[in-house]
Amino acid sequence: MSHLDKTPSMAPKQMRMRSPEAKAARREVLLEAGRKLFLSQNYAEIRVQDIVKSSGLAKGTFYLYFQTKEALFLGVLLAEMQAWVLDLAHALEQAVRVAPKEAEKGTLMPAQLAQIVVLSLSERLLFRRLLALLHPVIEENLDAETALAFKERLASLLAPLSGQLENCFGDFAPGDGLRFLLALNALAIGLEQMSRPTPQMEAILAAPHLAPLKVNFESELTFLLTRLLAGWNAGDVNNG
Amino acid sequence: MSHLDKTPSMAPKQMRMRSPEAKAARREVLLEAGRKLFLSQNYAEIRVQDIVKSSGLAKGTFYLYFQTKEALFLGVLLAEMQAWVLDLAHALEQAVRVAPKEAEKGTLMPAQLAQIVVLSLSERLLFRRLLALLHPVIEENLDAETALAFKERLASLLAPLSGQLENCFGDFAPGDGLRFLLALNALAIGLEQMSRPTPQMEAILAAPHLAPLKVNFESELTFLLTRLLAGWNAGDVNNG
Amino acid sequence: MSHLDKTPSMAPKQMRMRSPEAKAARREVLLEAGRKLFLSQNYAEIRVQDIVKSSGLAKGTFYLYFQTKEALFLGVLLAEMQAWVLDLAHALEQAVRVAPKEAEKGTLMPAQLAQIVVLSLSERLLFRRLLALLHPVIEENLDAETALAFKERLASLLAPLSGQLENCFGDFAPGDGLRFLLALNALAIGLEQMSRPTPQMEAILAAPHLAPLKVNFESELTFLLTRLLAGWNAGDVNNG
Amino acid sequence: MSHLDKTPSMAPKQMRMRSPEAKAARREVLLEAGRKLFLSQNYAEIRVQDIVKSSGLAKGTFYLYFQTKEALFLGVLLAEMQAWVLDLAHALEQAVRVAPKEAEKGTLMPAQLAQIVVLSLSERLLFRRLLALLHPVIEENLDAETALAFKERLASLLAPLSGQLENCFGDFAPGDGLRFLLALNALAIGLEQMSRPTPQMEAILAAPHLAPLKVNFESELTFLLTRLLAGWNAGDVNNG
DNA sequence: TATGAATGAGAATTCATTCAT
DNA sequence: GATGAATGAATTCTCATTCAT
Repeated sequence: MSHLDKTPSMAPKQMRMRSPEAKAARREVLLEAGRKLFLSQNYAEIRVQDIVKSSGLAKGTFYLYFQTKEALFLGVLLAEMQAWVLDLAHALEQAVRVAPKEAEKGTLMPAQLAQIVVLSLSERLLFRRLLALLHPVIEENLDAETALAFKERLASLLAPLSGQLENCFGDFAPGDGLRFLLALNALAIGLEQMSRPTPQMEAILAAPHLAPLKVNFESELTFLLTRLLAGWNAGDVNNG
Repeated sequence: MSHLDKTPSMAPKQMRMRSPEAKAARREVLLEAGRKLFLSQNYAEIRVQDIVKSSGLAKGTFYLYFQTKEALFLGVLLAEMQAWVLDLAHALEQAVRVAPKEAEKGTLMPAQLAQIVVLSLSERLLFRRLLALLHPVIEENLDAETALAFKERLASLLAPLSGQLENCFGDFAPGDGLRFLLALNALAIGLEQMSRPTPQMEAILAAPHLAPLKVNFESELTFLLTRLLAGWNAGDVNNG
Repeated sequence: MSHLDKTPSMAPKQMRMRSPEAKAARREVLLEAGRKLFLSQNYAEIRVQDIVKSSGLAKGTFYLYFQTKEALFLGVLLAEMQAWVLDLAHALEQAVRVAPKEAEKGTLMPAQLAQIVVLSLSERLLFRRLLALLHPVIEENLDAETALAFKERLASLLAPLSGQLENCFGDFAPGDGLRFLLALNALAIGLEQMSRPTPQMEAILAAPHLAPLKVNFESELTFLLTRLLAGWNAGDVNNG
Repeated sequence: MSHLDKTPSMAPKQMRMRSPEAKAARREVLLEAGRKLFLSQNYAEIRVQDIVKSSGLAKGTFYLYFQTKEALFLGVLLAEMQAWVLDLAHALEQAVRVAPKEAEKGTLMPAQLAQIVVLSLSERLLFRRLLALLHPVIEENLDAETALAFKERLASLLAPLSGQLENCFGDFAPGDGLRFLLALNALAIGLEQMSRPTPQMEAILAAPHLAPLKVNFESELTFLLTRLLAGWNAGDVNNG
């Protein structure tokens, strides 16, 4: 009779999460499941069903912790971003501490700053892929409250980093830190997409005459950030 | 069986397009319908059904001219890109002709080149949106042959433009024209996504404290391209 | 995206079947709907949509209970077969009890056995039609596990009946019971197809000169089984 | 441009078939294409498009020679049947000529007749598969005229063979030849289906405990025909 | 006659989300 | 809080047949 009928059997009920800590822990379990799944599949291939299965929870429980599937991945993105911001802030601090001799006000050269930034992103594949999904997919399906909370969180995360950047790089005026971060976001999104072809495209781009269309995320981002920073104040010169 | 109890409909049958020209014309009708629809909806919302309805053709006829929905939009993108390349090439030619006094070999300043490029994109909203869709959506669903043909077409379209750019901008070495175009692609993709929020996001970003997260495609691209070009050869200096 | 602008319908939601009994009952509701529909239409004409509509359930609910449309009809077939096996076993038992004088070990004559078998099938039109569909249609679209479960179920259903047949008919050696059942299956499939012409064919076969091509399921099966049983051990004679 | 558009190119026009011979030849080309395709695929997988492609003709041309796809396969079946009838008639003639000593009126034993019949079918796989398709598929989609023509042709093909059978087998009374052929048809249809499992089913039936459910067409048909013929007149005895 | 462009019905299945238990 | 059964919208592409050329 086993497979002639499909009816699923009962699963053991999970403990009730009463304390805030316990709830946060369960939320983290779901985030981690989403993270894990996203490492081996496309976003569109991941089903809520898979996430809960991988978490050992029930479908309904998912919606006790996240409003939608997108809200979960927004959570993953936020955590990744926070980690990245921390990383980058730390790396910047280190770099400035090491290099204060070059200038009175500890300042980095374009290539140095670019390198630090690229390094902070180079191992964060999950973050980059999620970033490229943020606008076209994730933000598409968010309730107003979650969206607002996200943007505020984002702003509060980027503000100190922006300030730090402005201190690290001599050509940055107030506001330029954030502007740089937004440019970085744009470049990361675009380069991430361009540098991650489908297997089919990869095969096609292997042909010598098409190879120039291939893009390497790290090297290209390094190149572009370096130039961008080097010319950061050039506009004034040309316009003036 | 299903095919057999079919009652012929009363809808007016369309003309048979037998000559290559007539077929190309009909293909163009479908492309145009896709273009029109894409102007007022998201890609995901557009159904093949809508395209054929808008063309006055039958569903099956669509598949006589395109393998998939994605193939049609690839066609639209290609046409848009061709038009853009022509535009830009022409604008560059004009600009160089006007500005030959500055240098023997007519050369543009970073801000000039940036402005020309941004101008060529600023009215091409369709092109920009399609570009942002190319990697995550369109290329995802293409057969190998179409994908190859597309990339080759792309390469052949970009090659002369790359050369022209190398002639227009003094700091460009051989190969830099294409590199610049790929960077432009990355920036355009990223900025396009960031600058086109959902209505909901738009409302949220209207709050003063979140306004800095807003991005304007043209002004930001102008800013970034100008700096990028200004610093184009900076890397060598810093690394040397 | 499509999933998100979904407006909940006003249709009455069905009760949640949480206990195994309740689930089995709902499964039976779907089986019964399939049965009913199959009585008045061809298999190919039946849509899952019709089955759920007739059950008052939603489309997705169907797939909670059956993997595919074929799996449902396999379930119907299995139930029919079980009922038939029971019927036949019972009829054989009755017949043997009545006729013990003829032989010490109660044994049936070919015509008697044939008649009992044909009788058991004669009112089971649904079963016969499904049997004729099993190989060309139903088994075509089954996952491996369901297929295996089905065959094992089949084997376990036929084994005791085979044994009983071997006891009922003097000429049957061990193994002949199953062999007879498989022959019966072949004959039933073939005769069922031949005896159920389309209305068009029926009209054509009404012509006197074509009438001999008409086949009556019961009479022909009776005739053939009787002869087959009568000659069951003949092979040995001829070969010997 | 090659694969970015799908538009097919012109093919050279075929010669017009004016003479009846030429038309018959083209008809035969189509039949042969259908035959060839059917050898390597399921009926349902064969598209008219494939048949014409394999014939080097255009789609429309197909419908100049056959009313429907089914009509073509009916044609194939008819040709196969004619060949089979010829084969069998010839084999019977041979057998009777060789064996006249046994009986005054040259007569075959059940096992002999069975063997001859099975032999005539054993290499005719195409014929057997088509036979099993005749009722459920082919006859389903025939216009009245074609259906009538088919049945008359069938009757005229079987009539002489029936007579011949009645002469070859002592127990056959007038009418029994056709009756036997119809029984043979039923058995062939059923056994053909049962003996040709899907690859999946084949794997499943490889398990020792399920092996008894496997059926071998030739051996089983031989067994059954032999017994059937041996008991052919038994009914009278039992009923009398 | 031959061609091949045009037609359009047709249906199974998935899966995010809800909500009765 | 947790569960998982129920919901139902949503959409591509195929392919036999027709018929204008």
